[in-house]
Formats: sequence, structure tokens, C-alpha cells
Amino acid sequence: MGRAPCCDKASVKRGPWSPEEDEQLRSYVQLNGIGGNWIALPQKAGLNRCGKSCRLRWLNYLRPNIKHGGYTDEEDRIIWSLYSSIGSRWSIIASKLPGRTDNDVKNYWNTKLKKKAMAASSSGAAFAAPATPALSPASSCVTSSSSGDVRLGAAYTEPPPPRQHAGLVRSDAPRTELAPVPAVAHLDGACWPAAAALDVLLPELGGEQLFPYGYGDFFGGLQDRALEQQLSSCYFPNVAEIWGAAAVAPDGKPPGLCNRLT
DNA sequence: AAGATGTACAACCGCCACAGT
DNA sequence: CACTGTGGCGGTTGTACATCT
Repeated sequence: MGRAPCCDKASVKRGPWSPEEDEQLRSYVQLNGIGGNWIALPQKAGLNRCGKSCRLRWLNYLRPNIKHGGYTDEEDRIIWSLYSSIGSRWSIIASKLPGRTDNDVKNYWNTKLKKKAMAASSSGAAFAAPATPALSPASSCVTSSSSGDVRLGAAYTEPPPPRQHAGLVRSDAPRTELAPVPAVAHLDGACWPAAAALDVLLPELGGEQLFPYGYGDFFGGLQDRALEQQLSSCYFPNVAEIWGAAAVAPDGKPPGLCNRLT
């Protein structure tokens, strides 16, 4: 027997929000806050909506300082770089783009950016918007060996397969909260080149601009450098493979990386 | 002009993790 | 320790609008 739904779908309104509903929710939240319980909020706010629907509406559209559309080249590059490395973990990607929401980034990727990246890839051109100081095409190259022009950002590649939710970075979590450390620690000699990706990828993605609390910030405030490196080798498997392929013999490529986070 | 098709994006769905009891 | 409620997440769907034929 499955769980009871969070609300009675037959009795609550569904579909697009009206301006009146938006205003009702906005004014309630601004006046009273969320109150720590989205499920109870609609009743308190006098809205005939599911709590989850209210939460989504607030987080994605009504919250202050939300940006819609008008993605910059820099944002394109950040999304693409992170997607290539960590896959469809939209909440993490969105958390590095001020004013953007995971839903918005996800939609943007699925409808526009993915096609752009694939088109660039199929044409043989680098997916590279005009260079920016923070992340120019040249600087995002991870040219790693004399034989191979292995470049981060050179072509669209399928991202890692989706992972199960791991609660990596909760948007409301304090910065000191540590991300869970994978149960399988594999920072052995063979895997080490992969871990070094952290030192390259994160600065390429904007360095202190995007990770003002240090690179450990990417992992939710991690302060331990060794743990950061272990995590990086799990969370950036594509980049890890690039580094691994460059650093070891082709048939000595570190196997496995992290298949699971927990 | 009208129907078909494509695109963009808001919203929903179902699952998982976690905290509280 | 098991159970329950809730928040959060990514995948998917629905629909309005634009473009094409």
C-alpha cells in the first residue's frame, strides 16, 4: 500500500496560478514566513492549493531576486560545464547561478542549451560562447598529454548517469554542514589523478566568485582538503576520467570511480 | 486561413532522505 | 528501532504560443 498523497487532489486547485493566488501567497509569506511547514501553509494563507504546489510556486517564481530568461554566455558555460561533470543535479548547478532556480535551469538546458551544445559538438566546434575573463575557452582546456587534446569544454558529451538523491547540498543547510562522505573511499594511487580535477574544475567555473567560502563550499562547507579531493573524484567523474586517462596508461584507467554516493 | 508541428516553460508526479515521534 | 510526515529533488507532462506547410 502506497503512501497517502500530501493533499487531496480532488479538492485542491491545480494548474496555472492566477495573479490573485500569487499575491495571496506572496503577501502571506512576506508577512508570516513559511513557518516551517508548507503542508499547513495553504490553509493558513487561505489558498486552495497543495502545499507542495505553494512551495514550488514560491521557490521558483515568487521568491525575491528570481531571474527568468536572459541567460548570459557565462551562465551557459557554467551550466554546461557542471552538467558535463556532475550530470543532471540541477539544484547544485542552480545554486551556483545567483537568482536561478533548479527548475528554470533544467528547462533551459532541456529546451535550449542541450541542443546548442549538441549542435556545437556535431559541427566539430567547441561549445564556447565568447570568452569571458572567468572562464574563457582557452583557460578551460585541460590539455593533458602530448598525444591527446583532451579539453574540458571542447565538445558535448553525455553526462554521467543520474544518481540517487544524496542530499548533497541542501539550500537551507548551514554552510558548516558537511556533505555525506561516500562510504567507499577509493583515494588510492590509481584514482588520485581523478581527485586532482577539483583543483582545475572549480577555478575554471569561477573560482572565488562562485565558491566564496573556498572549494569546500561546493560540498556544503567541507573544510578538509583530503575529503574535498575524495569527493571531487566522485562528483566529477567525467573530469576525473579525463585526468585519469591523461595520467595513466590507457589500459590502466582507474575503474569504477564512485557509482554511489551513499 | 487553417491545421500540423515545434518550442518554451509552468506545473505535476513519484521517489528518496531526513527529522521527529 | 520502526514508522510517519515533510521537504527536496529530478523526470515528465500539459498547455499556450510560435512557426511552418
